[in-house]
Amino acid sequence: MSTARGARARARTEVTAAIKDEARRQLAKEGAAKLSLRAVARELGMVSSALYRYFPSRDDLLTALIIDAYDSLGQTAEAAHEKVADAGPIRRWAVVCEAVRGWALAHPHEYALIYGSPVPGYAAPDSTVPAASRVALLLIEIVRDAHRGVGVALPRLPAELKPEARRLGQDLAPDLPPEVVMAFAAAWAQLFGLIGFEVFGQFNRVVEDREAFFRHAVAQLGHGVGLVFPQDTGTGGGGSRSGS
Amino acid sequence: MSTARGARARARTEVTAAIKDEARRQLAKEGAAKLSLRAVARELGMVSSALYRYFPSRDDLLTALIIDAYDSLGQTAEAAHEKVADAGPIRRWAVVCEAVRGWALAHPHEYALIYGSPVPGYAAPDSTVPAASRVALLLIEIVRDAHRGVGVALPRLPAELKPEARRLGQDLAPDLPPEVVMAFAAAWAQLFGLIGFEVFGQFNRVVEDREAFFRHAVAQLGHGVGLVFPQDTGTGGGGSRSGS
DNA sequence: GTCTATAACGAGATAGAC
DNA sequence: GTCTATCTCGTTATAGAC
Repeated sequence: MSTARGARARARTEVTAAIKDEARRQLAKEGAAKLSLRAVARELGMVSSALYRYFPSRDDLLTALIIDAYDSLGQTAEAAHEKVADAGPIRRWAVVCEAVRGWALAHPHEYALIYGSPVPGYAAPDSTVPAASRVALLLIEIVRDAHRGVGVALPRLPAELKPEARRLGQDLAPDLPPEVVMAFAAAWAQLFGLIGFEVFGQFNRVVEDREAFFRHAVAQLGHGVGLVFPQDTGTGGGGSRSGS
Repeated sequence: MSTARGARARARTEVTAAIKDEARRQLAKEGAAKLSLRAVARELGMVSSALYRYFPSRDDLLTALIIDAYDSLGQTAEAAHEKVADAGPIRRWAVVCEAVRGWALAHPHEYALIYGSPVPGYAAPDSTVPAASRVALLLIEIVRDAHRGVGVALPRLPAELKPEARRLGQDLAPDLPPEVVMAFAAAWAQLFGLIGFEVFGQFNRVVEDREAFFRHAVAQLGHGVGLVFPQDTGTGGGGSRSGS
């Protein structure tokens, strides 16, 4: 990305961007399953064979769109986080979750591309993993901060899950106790359950004030991973809820 | 559906079933977006216009598949529940959630049809609502049982959510306190977050022992809606996992 | 009445020759 | 890079078989 690069290179990135823009437009109209190189080319006034100089196949174009979507989401979440970097973990958790929701609602088709049904006949390559991990890594960083020093009581892990938690913790956050790692993995999936239900219309005629609902649900999710208030006044009994 | 119905009626239901079976096969291979009446007819050795005697349009066929999927899932969940109808709410909650997961893993394409990305250009009509509600109604019935008599302490609802909870509770479970209703709505979405992540491959290379993970996560979900143990009697060892 | 088949429409995708 | 011939699709009108 040097500032002084040739006109060729600049033209290439411009065309690449135009292709992806048009592909995203088609994604919105017809869905990922019907994404067709030919249609993209036609809309751009190019010929389909010319597209292959930019993307070797339809699947590669799809992969690029997927990585872009993950990165766009990740960047949105990270930017939102930076604005409250000095706040406590609870607030940062809420802000990041709400940023993820906001992005999903603003980009429902790209959300469907990365968190919706798999595209028939397409398998995402490993090259999507780093971008796909950004939100999870950001969230677990917040959880790590929350657990630094203070040991929050979470429900004990069943023995069968201990090895799983250790394995997962090694990659993710070696300093976190296994029950926090597992609770985080669950919260991660559950966060996207909440968002997916909203984006995909499952809350239609069920939950109306979705913003308030999400705020509340996400706070509870945070409790589940040990994000409790140092002095928890207002919101009632937070973290460990299991005493009969 | 009288037992003594004419050959006409029998033939009609048989052809209808054959059409839906073939359509489901196409669903698995190409996805809902590419479901085509002509391809279904071709595969059945019929002519496309003949299909219109059974389904007035492609969207109506899709609607029938969606309702069938919801009903299949609902029936699976209800059947699993009946087998443990005498157990405590915690065990019943776990059994139903695991039945839902089992169905989803056994029918990933139908799961994608009802809980995945929306089909472009298709809007589900109201006639899908009853079938779509079965699992939620079953789950909230368990929560109601758990809360009968005993008042479990859940985090207080923020004031902004009170009206929402009351409105939702009126349809769903008028005897439940609003914070339980809201917690349940969240748990409902989160359950499908867990299942969706597994079915759609988001847990690949992340969570390996998914059965144990799900069991644990679902127990935590239950805690979130107030399913805590007095003493869990249930038949199997499904129960007490909430220490501290 | 109930069904299937033929034919056609307008729109769009696709493959291959040039 | 262009053009054309041949596919697909959803849907309808119509005619005839049972």
